[in-house]
Amino acid sequence: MVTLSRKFSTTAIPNPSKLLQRHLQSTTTTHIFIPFSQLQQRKLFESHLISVLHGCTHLTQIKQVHAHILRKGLDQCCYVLTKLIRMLTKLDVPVHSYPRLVFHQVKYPNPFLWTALIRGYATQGPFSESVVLYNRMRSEGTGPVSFTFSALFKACGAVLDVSLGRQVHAQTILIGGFASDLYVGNTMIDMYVKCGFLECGRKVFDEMSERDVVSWTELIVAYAKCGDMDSARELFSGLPVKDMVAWTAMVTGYAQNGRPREALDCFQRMQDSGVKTDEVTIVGIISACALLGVAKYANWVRDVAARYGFGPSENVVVGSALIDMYSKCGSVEEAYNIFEGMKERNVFSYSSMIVGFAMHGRAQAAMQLFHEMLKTEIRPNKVTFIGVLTACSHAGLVEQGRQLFATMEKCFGVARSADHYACMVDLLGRAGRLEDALELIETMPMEPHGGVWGALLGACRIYGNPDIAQIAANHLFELEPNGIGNYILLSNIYASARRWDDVSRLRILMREKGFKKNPGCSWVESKEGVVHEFFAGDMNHPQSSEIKRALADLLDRLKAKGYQPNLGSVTYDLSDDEKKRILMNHSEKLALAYGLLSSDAGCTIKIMKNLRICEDCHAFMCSASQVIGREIVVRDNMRFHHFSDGACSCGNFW
DNA sequence: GTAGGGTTAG
Repeated sequence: MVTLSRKFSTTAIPNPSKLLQRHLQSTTTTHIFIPFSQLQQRKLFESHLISVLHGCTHLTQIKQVHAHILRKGLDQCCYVLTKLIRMLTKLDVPVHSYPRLVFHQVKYPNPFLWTALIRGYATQGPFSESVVLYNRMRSEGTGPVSFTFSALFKACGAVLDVSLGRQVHAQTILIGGFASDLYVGNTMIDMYVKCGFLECGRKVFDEMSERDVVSWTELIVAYAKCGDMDSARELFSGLPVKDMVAWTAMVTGYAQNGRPREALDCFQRMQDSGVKTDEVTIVGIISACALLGVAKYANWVRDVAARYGFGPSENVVVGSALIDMYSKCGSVEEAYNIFEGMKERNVFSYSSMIVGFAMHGRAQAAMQLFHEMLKTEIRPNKVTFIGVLTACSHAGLVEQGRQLFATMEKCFGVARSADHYACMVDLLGRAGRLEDALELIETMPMEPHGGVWGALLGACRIYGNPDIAQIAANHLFELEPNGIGNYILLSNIYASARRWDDVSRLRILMREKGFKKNPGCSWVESKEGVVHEFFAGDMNHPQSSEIKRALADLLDRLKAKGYQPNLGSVTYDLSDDEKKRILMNHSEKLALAYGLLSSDAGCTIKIMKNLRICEDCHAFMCSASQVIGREIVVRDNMRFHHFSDGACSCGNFW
């Protein structure tokens, strides 16, 4: 662990006369005896060099300016050399090479030159070197400036070392009151927040004598990141001057916390207040629309982005967000159009597209794109592998999935996480290899999380295995004590196995815990773009009698084609007639009937649902797609099902 | 010198 030198923790003030002497030497070594008028000229020349350096975009340019600096005898001029080092590190020249060399050629570096180097390490790492340099700077009698502390906080934030951060904090107070400096305060807030000590960041904020919009925004983002949008909103409302970045932080915060309507409201207010919009704001509202999953909003936001000049071909981040949004709004084709039209692609664009294909059951397309990606210089990351493993899983490609899982670390340098194990459990489980899946969990090198056991429980539902289900569920009850879905899933598995005693035992347990079943809800967009919502057994819709009639007609036609209600999907021990009635009242069937009434012939009917689609509704949709000759897309809480011509894209695995 | 962005499995 790196610490600040102990001897500076209390008595840190160096000998001033020595410091002054060094300072004079270091800033004016080459022209200390130059007459005043020439000195003025020299200063002008130095300023000129600074602006030239500022405009440099390539290393070769900087080298030319450096050669010029040396020719003019400014090899000891800290002012110019500081800028030189800053530009070098800005261009990602490794700080240990050229910048460090420049630094070592100066006999008496001033605090700014030291800080340029410290900052270089704070940006590139190794971060501990920043502290080592700081200690050396102090031991050589040079006092810090406010920039020095900003750089040190940056380094502490990068290594998430709050104890070191606290030592630096103490130094800002001990040495000349740096703690009251605005920038020092801001970087300190950032450091505490990055290290996960939000309250400490808040305390710094509360105690700052001067704050600016950056201080506020840092905290707003921190609250949003930990899901506390109420505190974020409260701070934001007290922010005197709200700029584009602060507004965007709010919009994005709502989107990241799954509150799309508030994100869009916030965007509206942002526009009303006359603040500009840039591509970052656009990305925020795109993710909000992805959460809504409604085509109308998807097209609206795409137009907004285009109006501001941030289309998918101009900006790779906007493009990747649009790919994700269209996938989540049910249009994987549109997502692929975006992908194809992008000038620049990166691992996000590829991964979003691969995940999109996987979500829609297009396993072959996902695998093909993965192999196309491998031909480029873009390397897959952990999310890419989640995408391809999920694709394999949904298509039953067990061997391909196992191969990828086996080689991801060795061949692609992507470490296997618990999430990847969850994908493998899902893969084996869906293929019916429940024991293999259980064995894989038992040999995991890390603790299995809820996703891993959840995948096994899901597989037990497909294959009706209440015994392994019980093992998985027991782990889940411990890991996710408030996860009502796990109780319901286990109860359904028991019900399918007609173990009614276990069903009622669980039901009592759930009642004791105060759980209430989340009501099933589906929604469908009418051709006017209005979203209609249906709950199970819901007869509140103005056209409810027409809906009921349409559903009864459809049922008759399906029965004629051989559809039989799947009574096992009802988890109550009721009469068969009662079960049939309950099944016909499932919200997605009501939504389908309304979709039929309210859309043009030939159009795809898109339904969204808050829970997982049940087996009976799945079979119903399959059959309906054939009888009515139309594609039906259902997005449940897990994935997309494309029903067409009597079959589903999920291949009956979900 | 400081603040806001895209992909994640049951």
